[in-house]
Amino acid sequence: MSMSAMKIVFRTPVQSETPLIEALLLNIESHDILQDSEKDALKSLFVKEDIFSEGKDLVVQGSRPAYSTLILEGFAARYKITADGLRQITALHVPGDFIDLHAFPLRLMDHGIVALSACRVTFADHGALKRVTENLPHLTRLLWLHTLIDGAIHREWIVSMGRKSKKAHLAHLICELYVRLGIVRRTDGTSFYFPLTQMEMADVLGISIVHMNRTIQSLRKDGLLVWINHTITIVDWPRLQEVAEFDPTYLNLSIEPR
Amino acid sequence: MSMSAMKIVFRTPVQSETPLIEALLLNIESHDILQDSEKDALKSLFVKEDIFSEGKDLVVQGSRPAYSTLILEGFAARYKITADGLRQITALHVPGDFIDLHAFPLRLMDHGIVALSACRVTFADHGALKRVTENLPHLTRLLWLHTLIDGAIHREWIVSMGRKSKKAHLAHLICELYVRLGIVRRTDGTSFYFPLTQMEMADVLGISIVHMNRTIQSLRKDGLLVWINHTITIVDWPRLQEVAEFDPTYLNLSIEPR
DNA sequence: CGCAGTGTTGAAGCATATCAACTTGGGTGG
DNA sequence: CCACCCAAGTTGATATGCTTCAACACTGCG
Repeated sequence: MSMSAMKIVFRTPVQSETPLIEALLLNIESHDILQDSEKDALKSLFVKEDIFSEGKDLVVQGSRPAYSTLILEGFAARYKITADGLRQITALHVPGDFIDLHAFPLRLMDHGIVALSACRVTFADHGALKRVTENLPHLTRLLWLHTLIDGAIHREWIVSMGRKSKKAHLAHLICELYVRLGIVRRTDGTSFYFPLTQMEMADVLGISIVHMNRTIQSLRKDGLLVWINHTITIVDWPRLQEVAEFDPTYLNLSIEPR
Repeated sequence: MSMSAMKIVFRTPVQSETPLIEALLLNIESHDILQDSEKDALKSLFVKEDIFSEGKDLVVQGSRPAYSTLILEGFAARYKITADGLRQITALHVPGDFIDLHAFPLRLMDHGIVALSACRVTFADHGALKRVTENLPHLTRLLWLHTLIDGAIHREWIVSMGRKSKKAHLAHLICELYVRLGIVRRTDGTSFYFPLTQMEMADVLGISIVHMNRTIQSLRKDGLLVWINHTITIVDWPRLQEVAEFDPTYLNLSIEPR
């Protein structure tokens, strides 16, 4: 897949047919086997398509959504703003991520979700999700799992923030994204499209933009990766993982009965 | 309730009768109404009691537990150890917390859980939990919710770690614990038992023990709290919340249909 | 009584923020 | 088509927060 094409061009939304949720299926099927009936149930959950342009909020803090949002194409971030106007990004989301599935039991959104690139999305009504919990226990557990992996990623970020160097933290993030994008077939060999600016990445790591810049340069200088033109290419995957102390166990990428 | 009694003395475990899970009920019922039948189903999930002494692992990293653990009494922490032997605590748990419920869909524990004080616990078999997902959709959603609030707490910690001063971060943590302990009736007015050492707290915030000590002193000097003898007393709750930028929304303490 | 764990303090050094300036490239309007 | 502008990236200098190392006080406990 061409990275530049992915960056800009999306199909015009088609309201009448069910959206293609192939990324979500790849995501879920990296953890367990889905029956055809479950796939069909999953597909029929999603009711329309929409496109959010870069910088727009997909979900607004304080809202009570009646549906949950699935990313079909593009990057998004969950974030909170502190009293003195600083932004902290608490999660990054890629195609196949059900970004506010947790709003289904949680009801109230305590944080916002912003599109970091143009995002094509589709929606699952909470009533329909409730019916899944009533009729499809196995699929329910897999949706639960989807939110639990979010939690596992949060914990990994806390470890990186608290006890690793900024260089290791950044390296870890890139390892994680490379693996997650690989699952949903959004990598091209060792390269992947990555729309975030250095300022946005600084809001992920919780550091200043100047320090972010110097941290990136340090990884570049070590010959671990190339990062130009919104594309990251991993040059030395084994050493990058080593610097990052990256162990993908927390992503639960093994197919087993759940 | 006497704090010092709570600190040391637990009833001898009684294997034959169902354990008293009143803290879990208080916890869940702070979010939604439970039917009596659901309470009964919940009670019958738990099969025996055990006591772990301080410092013991309740759950071992890399294990695949066949049951999930509920804290009846005591404090526990989830943690990971980095390559150079540093520990980062990613979550704190109190009575009424179902500490490894996420291991039910997740299967493999990617982190350890340690007892920070003597802990009285009880266990729910994963087979029994699976039956809940098959027969009790509303209770299933509430268990799901329980794990989602863990996730919301993780996100709040990420914000504190990334974009707040250490003083604000510490204040926030104390606000959070005060509220969470209040829900399960483990506060005594503005005081609560808090067994963590400064070293353990340093592993929560991801800072050195020396800096932890100075951060605590700063909160003390401002007259916000008293912290002696494993007991924290909040002296100025409004100003503590202000320093912390504490907004309990993320704990989802409103009773509504889920 | 002495020891070990915990809390506390001071001093020196490193990591990261802040402020300021400059470069680069793409987009836009005259 | 060029001039300009703006956002993003880059660099240097200075200031601050945090770590590290080292020493010492306190307390409970064997």
